[in-house]
Amino acid sequence: MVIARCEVDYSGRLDAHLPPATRLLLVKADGSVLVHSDGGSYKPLNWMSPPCLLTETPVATDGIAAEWRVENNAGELLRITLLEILSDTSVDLGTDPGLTKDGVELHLQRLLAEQTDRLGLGWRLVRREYPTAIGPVDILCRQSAALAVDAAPDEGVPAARPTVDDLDHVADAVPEPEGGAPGARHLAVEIKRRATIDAVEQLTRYLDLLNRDPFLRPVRGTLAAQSITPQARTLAEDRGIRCLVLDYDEMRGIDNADERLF
Amino acid sequence: MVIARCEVDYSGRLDAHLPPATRLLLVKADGSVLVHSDGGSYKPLNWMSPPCLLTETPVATDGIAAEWRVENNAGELLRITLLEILSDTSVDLGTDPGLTKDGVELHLQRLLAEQTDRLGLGWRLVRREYPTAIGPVDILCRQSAALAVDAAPDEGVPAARPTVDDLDHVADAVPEPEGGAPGARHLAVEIKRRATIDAVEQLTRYLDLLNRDPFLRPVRGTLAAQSITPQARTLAEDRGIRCLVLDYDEMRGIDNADERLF
DNA sequence: TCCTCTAGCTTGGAC
DNA sequence: GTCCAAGGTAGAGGA
Repeated sequence: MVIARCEVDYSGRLDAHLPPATRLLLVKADGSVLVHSDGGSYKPLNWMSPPCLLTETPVATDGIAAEWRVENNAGELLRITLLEILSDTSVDLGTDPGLTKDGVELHLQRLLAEQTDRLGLGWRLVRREYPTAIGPVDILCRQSAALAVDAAPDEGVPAARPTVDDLDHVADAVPEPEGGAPGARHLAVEIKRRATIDAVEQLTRYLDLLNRDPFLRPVRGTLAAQSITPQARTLAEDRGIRCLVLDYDEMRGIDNADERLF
Repeated sequence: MVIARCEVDYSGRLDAHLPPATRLLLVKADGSVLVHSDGGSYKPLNWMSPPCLLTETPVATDGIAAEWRVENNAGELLRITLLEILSDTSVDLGTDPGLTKDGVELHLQRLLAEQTDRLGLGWRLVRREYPTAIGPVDILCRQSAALAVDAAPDEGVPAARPTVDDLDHVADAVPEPEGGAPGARHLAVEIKRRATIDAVEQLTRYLDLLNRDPFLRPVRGTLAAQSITPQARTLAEDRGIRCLVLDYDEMRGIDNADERLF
């Protein structure tokens, strides 16, 4: 960990230059180097990721304390000219036990898989991460037309909860395809924390593919997210894809309430 | 800049926890905090970006040296429990003169705009960053059918240079749309360093839009990149989008050669 | 402000 | 290895 007035040049995926200034140079145990200024973001001004090799060449030239060359095996080079070293400390931190995370897309997926009534009446989970040739669909649900009508009164779903138009799901008269499972329809759900146009494109690709399968079609799509950009919503609705805004806290609360009940 | 055995909890967009271990804590001038371990990448294990507020509450409890709370106005909280402080230094670095970069997508765009013969015979630059309702198209070119045929022998283009099939561009008999500029066609070019499926979707959206303009259509598409993933290539070709692999060094070399000639 | 797109993205997982 | 998808993506730039 060095604080020094320095000049930095990176040459690799692009070329970048830092004029002389006082900066913090972090050399990690694996030889990787970070060049930080006293502001900006968590991203260094310049860096070299491991695996890489740091070589120090002391320089006799006036006004230059030393020169570091940090290279990796892809031919990228970070050259640091140390003009004046203000501080140089070294500590052994040991290996870190690591970070545990909670609350990302996966958690939303699990919750929604347990709360399929949010998707409309009569939908039952087929599986999460339903595999296709172009990747897994987050959630695939199935609805038997007969079941849906019968089941609706018994579902015990609070009328206010579902955000999409249930009646539309139930009442739509979709012709049965030949070869398809009689009376069955499917729903592919794409889940995002923030849904942008990309999410709509992704779901569209899945729907195109799934609707080629006579045992699945007709397959509808729902885009479920904590937030949906207006453009994504417009594109989705233009393609007949439903939008469902998820309230993470509410879903988690219901999940906890369920746990308390059983 | 503190080195300490510490425990860290982040609560905000997700929840994350770091068990007790010795780590480097960087507090920048703007109050932002980075928690680094002695390895991994340039990304901290945990952090809080500016603008945020750091408050330190000294704790009398045995085995706890202090507690930091770093909050931002979005309600995110980073809580750091300092169990043992091994080092605590402070330096004023001043403001950084900043980083200069060169060689990213913008540079590829400029070079290709000067070397439109790589796109096929007869294409002339209309403009870079051609504005549309859904964002700027990297490069838009124009080809007068008459000009293209007349101009071909005079272009002085080395036969080996263009990577796409020129004859295809010139010889295709595309019917003139009513209301379109007579004899003109356009080419929309999407440039990427690495082209994935996303790039194809992006270009497809542009093409859909541009082809609604009677003064532009017919508009073709070319995906130009230093590398193109196989899936992107397949999807692009399936949609009639040409793929062009760019050699950055070669393009830069030709650029330099041009400079030497004039 | 929101939304878009780029990034030396990084990183993890599947194949 | 290559490719895809997610990220507390961050950050710049334009409407």
